[in-house]
Amino acid sequence: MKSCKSNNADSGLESDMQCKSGTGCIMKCGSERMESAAKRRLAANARERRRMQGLNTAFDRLRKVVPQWGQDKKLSKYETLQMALSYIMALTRILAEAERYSTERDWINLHCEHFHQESYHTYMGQKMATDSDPYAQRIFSFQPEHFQIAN
DNA sequence: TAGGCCATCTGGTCCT
DNA sequence: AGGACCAGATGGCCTA
Repeated sequence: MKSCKSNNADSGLESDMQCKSGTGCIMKCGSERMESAAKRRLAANARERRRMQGLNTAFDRLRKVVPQWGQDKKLSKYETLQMALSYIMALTRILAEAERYSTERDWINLHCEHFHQESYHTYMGQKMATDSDPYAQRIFSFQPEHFQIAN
């Protein structure tokens, strides 16, 4: 994978080199400097790799809590962010709506009417048959468009 | 084979 | 000075 760019990590370093060891040390000091620059570059690469791995771990954790219908293909990073945005907005709407109703029961009745014992089982039976259904349809009465990727 | 997505390298900038 | 963060470049892998 790797970039085929030439390694110029040491570029610009020679000019500021002040060698105090007299003639013959230029090559030695130069190569030492190059060596040290190369080491620093490698260390920086490793840090960057770890940083990106941490970022990817965070993306994986985000993917786990964000709705994702169809488990066959994981969301890309961009899609994950857009989905998280939509999801948060949808949850915010739910909270705002809940505040409009005086009691929790009123709110639950509003959203969960179709979750009566019988229809619930029928519903779940149907849903289990098709795993491509939006996660959103399983919670309360939200429609898929509420979780479409935001633009 | 083109396009999307990703990992990695790299140099620049900012911060501590 | 060294580390963190960022964006650009590049090449590999996968899918339509």
